[in-house]
Amino acid sequence: MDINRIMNDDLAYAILAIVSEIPEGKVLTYGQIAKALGREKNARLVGTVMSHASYYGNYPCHRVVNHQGRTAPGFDRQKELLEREGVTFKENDCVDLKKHRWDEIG
DNA sequence: AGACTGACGATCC
DNA sequence: GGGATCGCCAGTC
Repeated sequence: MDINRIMNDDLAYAILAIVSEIPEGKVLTYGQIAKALGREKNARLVGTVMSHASYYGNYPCHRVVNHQGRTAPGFDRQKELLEREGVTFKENDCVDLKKHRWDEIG
């Protein structure tokens, strides 16, 4: 990606590498990914990269939610995609992280 | 250089 | 447990 490069490519690919390893029916939080990268305080950067993930290819970015289990704005299909994988939501449209959070990183 | 922004997270009500 | 607030940090203007 040339001018499409929004931010540091290495960071983006490191993030996407993790995202691509999330198994079906599981979700990760931005913070978990940031921590796995040794950048625990950079969760927002993870989110920024995700928002431009399409620049880098097709990744299961729908399996990434925030620490509340809330889905991403401007990505309404996310809930539908997750439900299709068997992920359950609570009444408040939050993923049930108790059951679906993937904690086998690294 | 400095202020503003955001697919976030921890804390504090 | 959910909303309000503050802290973070790279990118953008």
